[in-house]
Amino acid sequence: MTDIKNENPEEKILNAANEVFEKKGYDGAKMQEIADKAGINKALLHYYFRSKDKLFEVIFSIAFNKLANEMEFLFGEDMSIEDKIRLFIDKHADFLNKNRHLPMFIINEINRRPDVFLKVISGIYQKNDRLKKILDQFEREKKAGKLKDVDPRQIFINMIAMNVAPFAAKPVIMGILNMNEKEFEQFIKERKAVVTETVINSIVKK
Amino acid sequence: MTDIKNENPEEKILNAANEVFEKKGYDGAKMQEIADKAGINKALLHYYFRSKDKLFEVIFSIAFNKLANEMEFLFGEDMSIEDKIRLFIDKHADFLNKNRHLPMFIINEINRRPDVFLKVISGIYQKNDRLKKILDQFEREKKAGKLKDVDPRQIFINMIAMNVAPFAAKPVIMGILNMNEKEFEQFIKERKAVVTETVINSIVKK
DNA sequence: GTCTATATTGGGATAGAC
DNA sequence: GTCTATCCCAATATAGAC
Repeated sequence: MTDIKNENPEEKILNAANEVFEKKGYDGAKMQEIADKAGINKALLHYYFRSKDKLFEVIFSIAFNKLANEMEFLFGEDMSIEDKIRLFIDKHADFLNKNRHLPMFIINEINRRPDVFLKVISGIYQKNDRLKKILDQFEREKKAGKLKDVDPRQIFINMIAMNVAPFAAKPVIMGILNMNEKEFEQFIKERKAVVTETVINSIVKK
Repeated sequence: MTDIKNENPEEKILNAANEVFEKKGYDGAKMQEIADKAGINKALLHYYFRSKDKLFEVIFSIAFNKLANEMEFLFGEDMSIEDKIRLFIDKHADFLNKNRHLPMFIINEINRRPDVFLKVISGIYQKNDRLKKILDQFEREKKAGKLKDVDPRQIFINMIAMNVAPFAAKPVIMGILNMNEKEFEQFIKERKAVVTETVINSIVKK
């Protein structure tokens, strides 16, 4: 985490809350633990953020946007679909590697608190013209004979799913596939190429 | 759920607990709600299962084994890797479709309560000769020139990840890709073929 | 075995001094 | 703004009657 000195209380709270919520989820997180991690007491937590709910909303929103921002460039115009995919898998995997709890936290809380999720994306994702843009690009490249006749949305999900999986399911993977910590890290390292290959293979005509 | 009449209290509790734990997770689940759903009172819950922890362990273990059993046939000897994969994706997708909360529940609780997970798999998955068997089969078919030179463990993760994704992330998908309930169901339906194609494509030589 | 009533702790939130 | 002390409800768990 960032240096706990030189931070104002609000920053300290946000960092601590982020850590605790991400690791334990809304229900598992306790205000006391957040306060302890922030080096303050519970009363001050409430002074700054009024309630656990409010604090959670802020944290969730930040986390979600962090994740969403990572895909922002997908909606640009300057790259072929293939290049976008290659770059995305690379960047996204690095990002996840540095934020291993993030995807599970997001997915989980979206399932458990759809209302908070809807609040966060309302407004933001209404600009689904952005979505339309990249779907259009896909169709164009399809017609130009560069891509196979597949549903880009399915590809999108495949890509994310394969990237997220090893982090979301780390203990399961280590358990079932009998890996130790070191073998797991190696597995992660080799994975980028595998995923890239798999996705590209499934859409690019040769 | 199964018919609540004609069940003894223990069965009623297990069904109710399963439902509540799966949907809300350990921390979100309340004994009161479980008791209500089972049509009994809290005291009886404790009479049968002593504590929330004990009850959870039982539920988790059942859920995990349910999921694990679905892959049991992978370790058989009577089918080619390609056929196994085709059959697995088909069966697995159907299973998930009928148990939509299950994978998230399992993954989540494994991350949050590794100790319970370890307790459940201890003994069971020590027979990793089963794992070795299928890895060996893969190597044989590789050498026979039927399969590409890829790491079977990576393929295994890809397969599961792509199958689980739409159920784990349903609200995200609907939100980001702007789907309604009906479009989502259609998306699921088309997905089997996409996933099969993608996985087979990534390992079978042509 | 099944219930009602109660003990007990945990944890979110507020009052009020400084 | 920041603290200590306290309130208060929710939730796990137990006692004890039937």
